[in-house]
Amino acid sequence: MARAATTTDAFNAVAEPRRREILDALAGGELAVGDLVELLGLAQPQVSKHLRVLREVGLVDVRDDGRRRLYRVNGAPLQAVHDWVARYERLWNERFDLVDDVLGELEDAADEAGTGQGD
Amino acid sequence: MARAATTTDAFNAVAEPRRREILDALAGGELAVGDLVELLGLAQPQVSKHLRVLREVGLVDVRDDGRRRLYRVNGAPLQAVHDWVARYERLWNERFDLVDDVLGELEDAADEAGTGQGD
DNA sequence: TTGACGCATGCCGATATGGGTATATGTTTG
DNA sequence: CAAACATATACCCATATCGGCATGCGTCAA
Repeated sequence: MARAATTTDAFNAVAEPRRREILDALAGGELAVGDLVELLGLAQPQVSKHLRVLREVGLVDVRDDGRRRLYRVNGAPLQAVHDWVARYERLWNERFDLVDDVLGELEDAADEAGTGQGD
Repeated sequence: MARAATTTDAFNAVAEPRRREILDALAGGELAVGDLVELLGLAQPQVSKHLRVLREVGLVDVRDDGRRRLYRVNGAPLQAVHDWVARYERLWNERFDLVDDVLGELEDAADEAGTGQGD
């Protein structure tokens, strides 16, 4: 019991800056490992490792091309992240006064416990 | 040089499931540590530690209330996450045809010269 | 003041992470 | 066939994480 494996979900995979860079690079389209190595200035093994993590969580797909492997982004797993974060969007997008309102919705969605505990 | 400190940014802070749970709980409004302990069924020290991480990245604010400490969500740091993830929204929200198109071009280019884009 | 309560911190242990270097595997070329 | 190239793995190391337990510190109550 140390920590939640980083290869568990998109949240963890994306927590790594390098991995985000890789995804950003791949956002332009398929790229081979070597291309990423050049683009990001990382060592080849490191890139391969990060790509592996991204694969484990399904954030990238691979395609064999001769002796190269072309990686491509698959944003699907990011939907979960987006979905979760979106719930807090109002907290920075609108006035804080509305927070209470949103909270009401969230609570309502969660369950009807609705006992004025907070406050 | 092990890993990017988890207390670095919202991405890392939110990568922890427990921390997300805490934020979700706090979404209902201010809560004291003890409340979170009960709600999440975690040990008090663990909750305090997670709260600390969340504080480090500014995801929660604290308020002293007697011998209790009331925590409250501050979604601002999540904007960066939302912002980054949003860039990939179309990858799951829309058709992949556009992407395929781009990929086709890249493949073609790669097949000929090998690259030269990026940067 | 003493004691109970609420929370933060310190310390320990197990684990997994990320980088570095060397090397194995697979592919294309000569 | 061998040699060169592209990528994946293995192994080692330093580090930071997370959980569990004990304890310190501040606050309220009697």
